[in-house]
Amino acid sequence: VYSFLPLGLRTLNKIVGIIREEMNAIGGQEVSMTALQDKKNWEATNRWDDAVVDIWFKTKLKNGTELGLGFTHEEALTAIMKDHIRSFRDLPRAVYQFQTKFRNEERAKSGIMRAREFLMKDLYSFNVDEEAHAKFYEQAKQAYVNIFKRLGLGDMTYVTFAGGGSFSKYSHEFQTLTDAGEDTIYVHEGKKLAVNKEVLNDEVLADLGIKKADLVEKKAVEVGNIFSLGTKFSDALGLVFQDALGKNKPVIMGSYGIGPGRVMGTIAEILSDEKGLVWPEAVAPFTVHLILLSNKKSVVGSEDTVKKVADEIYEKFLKRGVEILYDDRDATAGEKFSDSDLIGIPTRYVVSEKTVANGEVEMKDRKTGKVEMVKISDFK
RNA sequence: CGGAGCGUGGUGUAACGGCUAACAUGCCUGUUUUGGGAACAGGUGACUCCGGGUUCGAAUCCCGGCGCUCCGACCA
Repeated sequence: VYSFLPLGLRTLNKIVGIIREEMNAIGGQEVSMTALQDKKNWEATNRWDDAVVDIWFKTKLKNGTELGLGFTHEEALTAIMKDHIRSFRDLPRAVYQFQTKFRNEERAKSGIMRAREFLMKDLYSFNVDEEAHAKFYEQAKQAYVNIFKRLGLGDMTYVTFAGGGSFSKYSHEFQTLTDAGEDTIYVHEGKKLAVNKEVLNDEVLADLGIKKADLVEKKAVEVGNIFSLGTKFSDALGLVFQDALGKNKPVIMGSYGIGPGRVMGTIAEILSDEKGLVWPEAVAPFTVHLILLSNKKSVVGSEDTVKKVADEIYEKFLKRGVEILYDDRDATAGEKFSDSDLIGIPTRYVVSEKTVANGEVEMKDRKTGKVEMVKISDFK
């Protein structure tokens, strides 16, 4: 398990923010459910037994009542929705949350990419029939494509056909190419899609209209997964609605997950270089890293003009609402540069005696290393 | 679940069964220094994971426990 420290938490929250925007854009409503799970609901779907689900963390109340720490929330939300869905007029619904999941994996690995406690965005859809569900499923798939594009992973992330479990023929995984991943997928560059090794067979190839010869084997990490659930949960828990003719019908459901922590690990894995992290601006903990190199010790109240210039630039960025990290430590230039590279904030500004003498500030791009001089008077 | 390895100052490591457990780094004081992880000097910091055993003597060997890492299997 991992603790997120200040810089890492900012990045995690950026990722959460992007996912939230895209979920809201397809009509998602955010909720927050409890991690403590009621045994009754899970017995109804036959997922309480440790022999069936072997990743449960279970615990007990003082009075002996058994509880589980949720590893997903289909049961919990379906139970809630029974109070809110009566009629076809109550549909469709799409409900999501960012919530801590617990999975007692026999072997956690790869740092934050696979931990026993992790944050997950899980959205669940509720529709009147398969047709309405299929339409929403496509919207959700597109939202996922948008998310990974905004996160800077668009080019190396593939919609991947995977097993649908007992619910449907296929599910769709979003697989990002990296040797740090645990999955093996077969990529079809021309169609910009992939097939998980687990389901690669002649039938799948025929369904997708592709030839095996056009596929290339790659290592990848599963950053998202969307499922059609059919009526498995609504049948088991009795989530029904009355249609226009007054007839009871089970709600058609889907579930859609993304692990923000795993996404964060994937971005770090793919975009870093030998000097450290290289965050895309969309998820960087700060947009700007301002470094003060002063020849004098930064004593409060000193007449250090270089520091004054840096302080003013800092204030100006703050006023404009730019997220800026100001390194005014009394450390050597080399140490500050190294730390800056390591942290990976997209743009670095350096204010020093040398630059101030020319009325300038140095601007350096973390990703390209490109350096430009900017007039101090240009800072608004 | 199968296999392998490891627990020593805050961190990373070293130490044949034998001297006061060493080195680097960090941290603290002072001087000095400031465009790519500075220099010098002084200082701080460890019941060697826990319990037992063998031995004149254990960080080191043996047994048990706890914890961690890695490989594989598993991962609706």
